[in-house]
Amino acid sequence: MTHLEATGRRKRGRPTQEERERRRDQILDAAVSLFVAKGFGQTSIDELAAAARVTKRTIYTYFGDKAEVFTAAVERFRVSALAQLTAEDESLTDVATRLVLVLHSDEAVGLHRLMIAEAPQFPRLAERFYASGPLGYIELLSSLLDAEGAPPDAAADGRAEALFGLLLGEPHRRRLLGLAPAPTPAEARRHARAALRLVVGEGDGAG
Amino acid sequence: MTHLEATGRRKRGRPTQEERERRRDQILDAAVSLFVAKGFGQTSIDELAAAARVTKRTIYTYFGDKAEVFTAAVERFRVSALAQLTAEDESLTDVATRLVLVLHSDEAVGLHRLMIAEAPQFPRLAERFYASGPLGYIELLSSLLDAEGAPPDAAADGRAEALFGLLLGEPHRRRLLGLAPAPTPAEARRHARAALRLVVGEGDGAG
DNA sequence: CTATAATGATACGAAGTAGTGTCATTTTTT
DNA sequence: AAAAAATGACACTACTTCGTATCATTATAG
Repeated sequence: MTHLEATGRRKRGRPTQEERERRRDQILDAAVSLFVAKGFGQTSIDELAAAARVTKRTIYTYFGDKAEVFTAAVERFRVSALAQLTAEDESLTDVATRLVLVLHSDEAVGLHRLMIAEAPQFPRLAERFYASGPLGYIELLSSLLDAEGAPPDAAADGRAEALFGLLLGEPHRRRLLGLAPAPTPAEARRHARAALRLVVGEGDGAG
Repeated sequence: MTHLEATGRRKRGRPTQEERERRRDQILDAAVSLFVAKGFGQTSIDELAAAARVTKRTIYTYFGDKAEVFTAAVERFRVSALAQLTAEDESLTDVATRLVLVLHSDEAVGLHRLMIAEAPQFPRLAERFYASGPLGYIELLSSLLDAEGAPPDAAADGRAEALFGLLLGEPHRRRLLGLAPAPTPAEARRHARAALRLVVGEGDGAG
């Protein structure tokens, strides 16, 4: 609608509320991409500005700080992943498969790696990340396991945690180290079923 | 033996072979400590020199490069951990418990985190790290599981990998994110037994 | 219409850092 | 005894980077 949209020239002037949000996302998109590719410390604000097609000045008006760009990027991913999680209602196998796929995606692995790398610098963010990431998924699995009518083990509390650990497992570690590509849907499903077999036993025909 | 050893003054002059090794270790000790505490990028050579009680010049004669200091530190840990691994002969429960303890130690977790953080910059090192770290442990577990006379599952190949993943599990992830202290020996043992129970079944009285 | 917020462009300051050069000094090596 | 190797001390260069300042320009808000 703005009369310069078709041209390559970028307009300057007071932006509308919607444009501000778009621009914010634009900056964070570039930030995630660069941080994941090169790391937080190795990414300069100038690079980020160039990648986001924005000037450095703009970044500092949106985020006061380089660290704040980082926390904002992680926070955005965090809340979006949480929202995506809580609005689901499938079978256990399906949920497990989807979890494997999502958690091994480039974005999730990249941010996970980033969070591990920068955890000493951002301890509070690391806490939030873990609480609404892994912990949230474990709680979901736990409720699903209860609903599935699991045998009343003495160590029933740790089963969801073990299941989550199995769903990630070594493939996820290899991904964190950059040693493997993301799994295909078929591989993810196979992996999920193997993990479930180990935790809930042989019979789970809900696939 | 050197005639200035008692005084605080450090000598200068051509060092003996043994002294060179000691000094090299001294530098790498400081490097590991600093890298783990502050990260690779956030540690300057000057800091490292001060911490190792050595001048910057010396660091550059031993290692030509800052990156080479990093690879040397990881390599030293890598081979020492591998040597420590291959010279053992215990019961499955004992090995699992020791694995839990070792892999959750400050040094192991710190280097693991460091390796994840810098993997994009040092891909070949990451490969070696994984091959002689996790992969080595998995092979060890696999041979022990075979010796233990495991049921001839169709998915017998993945059991050692699953066991290893369970031995680390969420506690290890929390450690990577700086959210938990190292486990006590009792906790490690309990964790190891729970993991074994899940993988090899109920009966494992070898504790 | 008027005031205002935001941006592009660009330069700049301050600080930190990797890596090198120099040189005297001391100890090992031969 | 003489040569060589290595170190401490320290300055120094070249470069990068964060964050700020300036200022004209333009579109939105009221």
